[in-house]
Amino acid sequence: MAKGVNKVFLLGNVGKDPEIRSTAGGMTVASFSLATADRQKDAQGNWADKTEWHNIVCFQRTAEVVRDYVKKGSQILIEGKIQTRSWDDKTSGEKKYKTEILCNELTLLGGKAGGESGGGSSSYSGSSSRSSAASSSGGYDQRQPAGTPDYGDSGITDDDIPF
Amino acid sequence: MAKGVNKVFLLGNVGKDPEIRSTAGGMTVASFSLATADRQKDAQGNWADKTEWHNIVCFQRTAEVVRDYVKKGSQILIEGKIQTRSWDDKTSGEKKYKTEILCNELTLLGGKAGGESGGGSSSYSGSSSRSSAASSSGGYDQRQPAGTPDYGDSGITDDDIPF
Amino acid sequence: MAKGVNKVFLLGNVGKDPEIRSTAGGMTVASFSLATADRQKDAQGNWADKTEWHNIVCFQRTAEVVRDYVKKGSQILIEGKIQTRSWDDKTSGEKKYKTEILCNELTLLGGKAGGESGGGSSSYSGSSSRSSAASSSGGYDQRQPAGTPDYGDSGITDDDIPF
Amino acid sequence: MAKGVNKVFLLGNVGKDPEIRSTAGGMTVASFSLATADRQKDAQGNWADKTEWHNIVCFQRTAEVVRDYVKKGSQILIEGKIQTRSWDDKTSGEKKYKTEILCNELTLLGGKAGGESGGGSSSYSGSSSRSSAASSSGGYDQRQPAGTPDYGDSGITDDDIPF
DNA sequence: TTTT
DNA sequence: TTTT
Repeated sequence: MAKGVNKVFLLGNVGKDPEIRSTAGGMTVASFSLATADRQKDAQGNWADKTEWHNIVCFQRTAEVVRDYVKKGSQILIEGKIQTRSWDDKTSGEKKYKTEILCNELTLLGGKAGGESGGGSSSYSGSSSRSSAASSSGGYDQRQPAGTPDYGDSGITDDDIPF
Repeated sequence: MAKGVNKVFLLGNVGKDPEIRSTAGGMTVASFSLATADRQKDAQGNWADKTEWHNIVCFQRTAEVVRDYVKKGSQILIEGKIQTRSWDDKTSGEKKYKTEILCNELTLLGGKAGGESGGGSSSYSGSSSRSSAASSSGGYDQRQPAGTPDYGDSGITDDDIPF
Repeated sequence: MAKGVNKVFLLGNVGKDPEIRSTAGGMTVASFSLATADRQKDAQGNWADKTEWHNIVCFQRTAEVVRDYVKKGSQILIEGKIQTRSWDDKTSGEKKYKTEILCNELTLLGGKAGGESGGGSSSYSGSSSRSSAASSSGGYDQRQPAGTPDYGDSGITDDDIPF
Repeated sequence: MAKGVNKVFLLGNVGKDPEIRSTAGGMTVASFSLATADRQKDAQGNWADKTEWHNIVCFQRTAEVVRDYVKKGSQILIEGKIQTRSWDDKTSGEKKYKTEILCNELTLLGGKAGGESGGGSSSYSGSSSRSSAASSSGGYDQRQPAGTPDYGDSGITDDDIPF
């Protein structure tokens, strides 16, 4: 029995072609950045577009859908949860933080590079219950250049991940 | 006309008494950390509670409600949007990021320190349209040009924030 | 201070061209049906598409956007709230119920007839706070005291509405 | 691959003790009404509380949680999907409609009769993927007095239900 | 880094 | 009554 709610909905466009990799245990992981656009007033009181970038991480079947259908420019709708990982930077010794959206469900919309779905949409959910998309991804690394834990050498396998 | 969707729902407990400050323009700003609990399997395959901490920022009327009713331990439901601010760290020269939830609506639940609401609940929204929580933040510096995020003269530093 | 949460997200396709009318007070009201598709197992255990139809009602500026951009087939994302109206049927004397989604925000997606927005998307919110879509509906009679729901002088009757 | 989104969040109080029953196949089903309160302006322009009632249906494990912990007055948070069933009324021959919320997840809050959870909260999800909570509940009846299909005599068993 |  |  989980307690609490941690739920995110994002509709936007993918910034670059997703990065796909596999864990030692053979699980597919996809990560990409998603831009959500918002109109808001700037300092001068004029309406201006503002883009917010989000780090999205998908696992398993959802990751495979990303691999097969999501490209730079794709318009998608994401449902997921917020997770912030932290680590001590090797060089500076400082605490660093990275906030990511662990994606539970992904719906392809008819964006610029939205793959085969034409003008329609398709939803996928690689896993299920509210908490299940949350991997024990304390050691999961998206694009940290160095000094961070990584599935590859951390001994984490698919068995460590609760879905 | 905004484009895109950036929406967050969080239900959890407040980690410390909120920090309240005013902008130069006189707008009230409240910030606090919120813990959302999730049950998930740990490395040994046992179900374990996992707590995720979120940085919440409220403006205007919602901030005043926080000031008056929200305390350490309060159980609340938040609706808001994700925003990541970045700045170059003065000392290390490194790019730093901080992700916050800009709160549009806040519902007090009957938690430990949930104020006067008894067993019931009360919702507040200090501002209105999807983008307005951010747009009304004219006095809240979202893109700190240099150094560290500015928490004004309230004595708030990054050390006060759990990530 | 409202209490409680009543929030709906729907992504689907519009079944017919929307019906547009004006209240006595001059407020624009738009109503249409929206189909959301879902895959689920049928009685034989095979996956089959299942379509759920929803009655959507928009007010003010959102209604004007519907009038100008939404057509039969349009793919849209709706945020709104559930409302069930009831009345005593004149003929049978029975209590009747109709559940509608009062739309706060509408995002046009790139569906078949999605108007001028091409492959992108645009969001509109005619009103703002959680409760305001309903509260701004001063001219829209939510609790019809007798007879049938009142669609004013627009010629709209229950027969025009699919349930 | 499902298409579309049909998602509902409700926070409110339970109107009466839930009705619990079992299908022929032994699946537990719980149904109850949930009141969500909203402040909105009335015809005179004064703010007034308005209560919206929702028909909630839970299945399997979520239904068992309802049976064990949810009572009249309980404050709960629901995540689910909208479903409207229709049938021809035996007596009048008229088409009738009933809209229900099929609950995927339920979080107990610290309301009046919120069970053992004290000031905290507990979430349960009896089933998982976006579409899975949707049973083939075309024949499901919550409290129809007569003339409606019913699991009991309709030959529907758990095998007919996709989760 | 996306999109209109 | 939509859509793929």
